[in-house]
Amino acid sequence: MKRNTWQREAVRQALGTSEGFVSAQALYSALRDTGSPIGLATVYRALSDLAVEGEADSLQQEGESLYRACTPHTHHHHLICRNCGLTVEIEADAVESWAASVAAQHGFTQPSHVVDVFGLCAACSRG
Amino acid sequence: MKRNTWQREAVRQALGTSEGFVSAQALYSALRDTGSPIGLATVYRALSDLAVEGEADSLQQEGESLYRACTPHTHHHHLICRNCGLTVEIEADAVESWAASVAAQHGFTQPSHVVDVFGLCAACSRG
DNA sequence: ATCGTTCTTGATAACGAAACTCATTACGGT
DNA sequence: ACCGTAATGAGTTTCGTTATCAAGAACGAT
Repeated sequence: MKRNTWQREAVRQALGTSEGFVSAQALYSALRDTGSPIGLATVYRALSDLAVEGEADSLQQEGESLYRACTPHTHHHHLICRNCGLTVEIEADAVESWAASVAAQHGFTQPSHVVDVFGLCAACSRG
Repeated sequence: MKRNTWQREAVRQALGTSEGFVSAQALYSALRDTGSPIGLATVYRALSDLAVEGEADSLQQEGESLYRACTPHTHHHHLICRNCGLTVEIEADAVESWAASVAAQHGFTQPSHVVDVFGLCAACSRG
């Protein structure tokens, strides 16, 4: 059975108010800074659960997992600023079908894919 | 100045004879199994260098870096078997231009991207 | 070939992210 | 309110990777 605890809700909220992707440890620090007595392991567990349930996106960068709140249960990709972490959700229907067909061409089944675009956002480009 | 040592060459060769992506530690074990007295730190450094120079691709999976030899200095992507690690290099001109245009549409400059397709290869699909 | 400089190596320590442990807490159905 | 059980969290452990630094090796000059 899945239970609703204030800790999970705190993680959900903290994630929702964060700009761009954040690490589990950063989110943990942010929560502790607000006075929350939440534990680090709980933040890891909550983020992992949210990612599995589709309420958060995760990506691996430099050996750590980063998370970001997203529209639940929709498949999409991200355009991420290398400098400030600004993230834009993008749709990529063309890429979806391309990935599926490439996999099929080589006899691969159960295809999934990782597609992320990095760059410098308009603001950081000016800086 | 960059120097040529037998250790770097050993890593290059070991990477070249490996199928699919391998971890630094796996490559280190393979080298030690052949009797080479190479050090772990050296394998990490050599792989990192090869990746920077474009002689190897790297990707992050489950918190560890995996490497694979590839045609030098060409940009391409991979179709990777989740089960056995078999890797196929794929070209994706359509994706290249798509990534560039999406970035431009949102005011992003200096775009780069991560595109990898995972699945089960024909052999593993039968299993 | 020898020297001297400077880069590379490698055993080990240090580091950080994440998983695990398990006694305690507290959610939710009754 | 009670109880079974999932969730919590402080501490510990694991694991991949990087830093340290003395000893060794490669390259250019002689």
